[in-house]
Amino acid sequence: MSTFKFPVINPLLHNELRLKIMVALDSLESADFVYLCQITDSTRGNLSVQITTLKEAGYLEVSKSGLGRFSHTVCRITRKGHDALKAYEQGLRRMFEQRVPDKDIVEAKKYGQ
Amino acid sequence: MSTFKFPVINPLLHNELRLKIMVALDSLESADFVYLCQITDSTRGNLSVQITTLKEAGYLEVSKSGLGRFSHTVCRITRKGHDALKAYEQGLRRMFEQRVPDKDIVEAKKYGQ
DNA sequence: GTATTATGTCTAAAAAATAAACTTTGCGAT
DNA sequence: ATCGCAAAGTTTATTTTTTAGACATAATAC
Repeated sequence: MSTFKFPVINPLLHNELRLKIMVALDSLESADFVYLCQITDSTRGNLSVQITTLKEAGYLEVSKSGLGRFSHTVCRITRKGHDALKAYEQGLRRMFEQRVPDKDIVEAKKYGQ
Repeated sequence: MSTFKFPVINPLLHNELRLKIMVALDSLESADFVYLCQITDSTRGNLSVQITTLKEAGYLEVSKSGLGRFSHTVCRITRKGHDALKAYEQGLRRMFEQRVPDKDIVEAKKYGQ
């Protein structure tokens, strides 16, 4: 039997907006909601949902102050988030370098030795 | 105004199964349905749908012979598909290298010269 | 004090992913 | 020969995810 396997892809990071958020925060001390909205070119609704998703995964630390017009939300990446991002990056790099074995080879292994 | 932009991510390729199919076919002359099903570790239903999606995008060439038990489906990547895959790879590489400008800098640009 | 605007959240609609049920037909046992 | 089983795909229905638009809140301008 073949031992071939594709790299594992973290589904939480395999989403355009969530990836942008993480990449941005990984290169900045912190960023607020409004700025993230600008640079990711997303709607506020979508951004809000994805920040919550990432926070619940433990990838982000979110601090909110105020309410209404004066509210301010600041995000920061966590160690866990940073590590997950690096692992995701490595997984994709390996994916792109992947050389998939020929069917013959796999089948040979299947019955072979 | 800031000129900062994240790379564009091709949504057709930004899906785990479709990406696996493309990576596999990019490193093989061709592969049949059954083999793709094995190496991608997917269900036949999902694989069928995604192959059709990629074919309709012009990324794959699919030849089918027979019907029922004796049917045989062989896939091959097209030039267009190969190019799209490389572009996707480059986009992601740039994404990971991305250094997002500070808000201050962006705002400075916003009003600055 | 009323209107307006900025910052977020909630929720409903659209899109996508996935798997389960179905179809077709060759092959083997009886 | 025929009955049932299995293999190869496809279709469709369900679930999940993504997305955006309506809503809420409160500060500021008038």
